[in-house]
Amino acid sequence: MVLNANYTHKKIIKAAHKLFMDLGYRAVSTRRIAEACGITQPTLYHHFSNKKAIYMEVLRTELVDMQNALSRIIKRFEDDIEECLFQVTYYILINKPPSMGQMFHDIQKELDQEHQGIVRKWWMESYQDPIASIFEKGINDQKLRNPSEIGSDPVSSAYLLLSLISSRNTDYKLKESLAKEQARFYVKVILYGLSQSNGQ
Amino acid sequence: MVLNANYTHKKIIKAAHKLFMDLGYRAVSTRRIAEACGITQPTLYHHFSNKKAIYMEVLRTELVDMQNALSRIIKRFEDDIEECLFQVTYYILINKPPSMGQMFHDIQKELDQEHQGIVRKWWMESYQDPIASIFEKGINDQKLRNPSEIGSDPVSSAYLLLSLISSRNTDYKLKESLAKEQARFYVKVILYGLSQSNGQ
DNA sequence: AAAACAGTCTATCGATTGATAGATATGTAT
DNA sequence: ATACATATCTATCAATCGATAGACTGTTTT
Repeated sequence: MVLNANYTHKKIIKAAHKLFMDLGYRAVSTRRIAEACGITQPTLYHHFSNKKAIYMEVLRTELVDMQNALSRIIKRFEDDIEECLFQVTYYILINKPPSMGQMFHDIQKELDQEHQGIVRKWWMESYQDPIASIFEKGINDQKLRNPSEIGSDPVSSAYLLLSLISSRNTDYKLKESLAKEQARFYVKVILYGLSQSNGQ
Repeated sequence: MVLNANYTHKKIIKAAHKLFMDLGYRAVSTRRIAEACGITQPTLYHHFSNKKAIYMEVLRTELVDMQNALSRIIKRFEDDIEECLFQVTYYILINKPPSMGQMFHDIQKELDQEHQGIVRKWWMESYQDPIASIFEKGINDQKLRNPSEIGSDPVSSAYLLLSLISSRNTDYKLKESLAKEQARFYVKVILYGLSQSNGQ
């Protein structure tokens, strides 16, 4: 075959992605990744310089995919902020939940300062900016409170929503219907709160 | 000395607590714990049967302390739900923030099913039940919406608040004033939401 | 005084880890 | 056909891990 490298490369990333997200960086050995690919462990080092490089590539593809997905959703529902937040929440809840806490943990604990900076940039582009843009539009359209009123701003609102989504009570694989319910709940609370004195 | 064991025991838990919460279970070796105590690594095994037993004792003391602190705060501010939520949020934010995500990660990834069950019981007693009791009182006093309205209930509301508190953007050591601001923000959002159409 | 125990130490075990050396086979370019 | 590059392999390294064996010391119990 002409370029087997590309194929094996992708196979490694795919297997490593699942393992890293399921079990965490430290709990996944290079031998286990190789085994999942049907190759031997030293072969990994022909395609990647070290374990961390594999992990970085896993993160990069993961975050690029998320950026594309969220951009698509936001463009489609941008006129209705509640529906837009729901669709985004639902999408992330269905596709990512258990990985997210894991991911943040590993980024913070296993990567050095330099690599953290790189990943943080990717993460801002894929999660923070798109979601913050929803809230920003809501503020501009006067559908959300003025930031000065409550101390909110688009970015911290985005963090807020992401905190809920990546919360630890979503360990289990969410069924679609349950995830829908959960997403509706999160969006309702973020927009209207739990207090009695609100219309809808 | 008559009972040096008790002293060393506590010294180990204290050092292990800091290390486990800062770096995570897997990243902390028994040698490092011993070094932080000024003893040798095998000595740990005279006081604890294995590494996991040290971690379990760390969790137990941590959660018992939290239970006492939260009970005290809730008793003191139970008449004003917003102030009560603020005080609880602020206390946790000041005392615990980076540890929490770490803790949940380790409990889920490093402990077997049996130990997870034990810790989960401790965690419910220390965090979930006290905080849920605040929301329950709010519902009974008709200050919060009826659960059927929005899909909320005291327990999932407690989860909601804890998700915000343990969110990843609180890595750094929070300054007191900043933590106050953060806590007010969280409580406002949970009670009143970000939407425009609200009183207060 | 003798026996038992508590608490710490040194030395070491077997397993696993990330990573490298170097051989081999296959395909490409000259 | 020869030379080179790619992709994989076997074998192995040094480091680190959690844990144990067994000696030594001081205190408590009998």
